[in-house]
Amino acid sequence: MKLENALLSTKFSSEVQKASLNVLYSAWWLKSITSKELKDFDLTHEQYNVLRILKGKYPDQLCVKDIARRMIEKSSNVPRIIDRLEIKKLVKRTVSESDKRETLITITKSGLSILESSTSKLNKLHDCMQNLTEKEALQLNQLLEKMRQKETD
Amino acid sequence: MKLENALLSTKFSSEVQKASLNVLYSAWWLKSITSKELKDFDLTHEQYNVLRILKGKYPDQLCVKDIARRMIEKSSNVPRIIDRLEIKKLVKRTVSESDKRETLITITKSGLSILESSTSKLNKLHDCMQNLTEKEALQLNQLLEKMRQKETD
DNA sequence: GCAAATTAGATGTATATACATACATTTGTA
DNA sequence: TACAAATGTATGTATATACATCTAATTTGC
Repeated sequence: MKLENALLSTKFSSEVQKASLNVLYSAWWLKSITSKELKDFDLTHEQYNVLRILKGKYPDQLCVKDIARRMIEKSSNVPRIIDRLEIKKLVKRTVSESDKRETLITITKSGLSILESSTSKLNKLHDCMQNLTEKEALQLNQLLEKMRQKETD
Repeated sequence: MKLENALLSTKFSSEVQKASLNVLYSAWWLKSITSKELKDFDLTHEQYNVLRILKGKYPDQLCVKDIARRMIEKSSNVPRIIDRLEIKKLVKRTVSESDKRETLITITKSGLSILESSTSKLNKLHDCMQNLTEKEALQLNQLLEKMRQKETD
């Protein structure tokens, strides 16, 4: 869908300004289609993201800070997301021996299993909406990174 | 910043999957830099968005549903955002005469004035981060719209 | 060696998101 | 005209976001 139709507006001061709105709208669109799938697994987007990060290091543990650094949305309140996951027994908390301030998080068997089935469902969705070629996706990645250029690297 | 550095991860199954994460991260990045500016005006991103929509039609009024249709994030709870704006006297509610179910929203002088100063501040920020040329922004817009192609138009 | 500064995580608060439900008004139809 | 269905908005609930503050543990600097 064209942005003009999505926002019922045709007044954009420039392509650059339109691109900002387009990025914001696209992110909302992506989140809303994936959230719908995750709902079947009683997972929120953020909970899924934490499980995915933990699996990336499995069977190693990660402390809260290390998870936070890998989150897409850096302002996420990781301890609280872990609270929900812990209640569902998808992760386990332990106090670090080497530094008792740190809480180490481990993904459980149950967490791994729910992550696997939800990821497979998301991948299927992904295959259905494979509108971009790999080359176009590469170009999109380059343009987004150019947009964020000023960011301190 | 490269996505790899932003997420401390190099494992992406494809450029297409990476593009999804990149769109999500870019949206978070955009929101966080603009929110910082809006804070000086005691406005949230969503409150600013509603004021901008109302100004687009000023001096005409818009009902809640028409505002909701123009929001970037369609799932926004517009009545509640209007609650906050009304408390700050930036908008006014009136019941529609033609259809008493509808609430018509008008932006006040004070609302227009705060929108003007905040927009000017955001534009300045925008000028500073003009990393994309108009041509590149156009290309970015086209790629994002292609990504969302499957959406019912 | 110990106080001050720093760091890690938990917790509190206001608002937003996502979605369900309630309530009033309007519309469509028998 | 009566009444069911649809529509527009408000409200309720759980979780997330954004940010501030608090506590405990560790590091540092004298």
